[in-house]
Amino acid sequence: MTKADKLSRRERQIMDILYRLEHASVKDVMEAMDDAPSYSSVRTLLGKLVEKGHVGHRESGPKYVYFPLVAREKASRSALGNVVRTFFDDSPYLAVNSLLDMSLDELSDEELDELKSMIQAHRRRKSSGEEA
Amino acid sequence: MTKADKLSRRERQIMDILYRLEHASVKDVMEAMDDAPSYSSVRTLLGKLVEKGHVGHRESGPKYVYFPLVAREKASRSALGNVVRTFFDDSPYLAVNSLLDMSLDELSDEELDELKSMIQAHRRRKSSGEEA
DNA sequence: CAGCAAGTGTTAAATATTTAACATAGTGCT
DNA sequence: AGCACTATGTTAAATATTTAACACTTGCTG
Repeated sequence: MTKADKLSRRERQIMDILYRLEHASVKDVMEAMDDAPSYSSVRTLLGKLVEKGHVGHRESGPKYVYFPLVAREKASRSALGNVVRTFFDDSPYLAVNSLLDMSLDELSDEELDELKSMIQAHRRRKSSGEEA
Repeated sequence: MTKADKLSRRERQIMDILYRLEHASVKDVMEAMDDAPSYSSVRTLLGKLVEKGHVGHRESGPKYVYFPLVAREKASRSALGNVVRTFFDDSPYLAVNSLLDMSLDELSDEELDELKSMIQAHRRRKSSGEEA
């Protein structure tokens, strides 16, 4: 159980929005929710996230701007790791496989090439650095 | 907002466990939680998930066995899609990239080769089937 | 066979989440 | 200056979640 797992439904929903937007005002957050409650409610939720230490805020002129305190990079790894563990028997291979399969149409030839050479590079690093 | 997004914290936690275990008794679920409440509580949660249609159950001898009603495959795609959208600007490329990067150590040479040829195959399918 | 162990069904209480109301302050405009 | 607009601060109520208690069945075991 990590800290992030203790978030309530709305809190998690808002965290995800903040990660997507990087930083956002109350209004931004509200507009990003397709089932938004009142302005007042969103404000309270954000306040709670700040209290709990998940979110920071600073004044930006007359209003506040909120943003996640855990770096996107780090949070993304944790999220990916959870998916791999939950749905792919902890096998990154199966996860990459599935991700490639489901998003073929969105990958350009250039991106596919990039991925291939990245794998190639990984392979080299492994054989040289790790065994023997 | 998909249906699964409406789950409460505990409900989601239990769903994840069910996806990991494929099927499980109340006790199995409880043992898979590192912050489990009482047997009674877990039972109630499972009952709610059944009511809501997320989980099925059948008798297995004297006790019940619970399992997710949405196929793991489908749920995993949805979960991956959410992560890609939230943390990778909707770019599967960036997601695969990060996933490869973070799990290099766990991938065997064989798996890396497999992935490479999968990409190669995708690339061919693209050029032949999609354009012009 | 009496009693314990391991289940389920149902109901009720405790707690947390979620929502919104009301009060206040600054800004810009006429 | 006075008014609308947009914000925040605080508090309270409505609702949902989470937990556990109690009653009952079944199988096993001493």
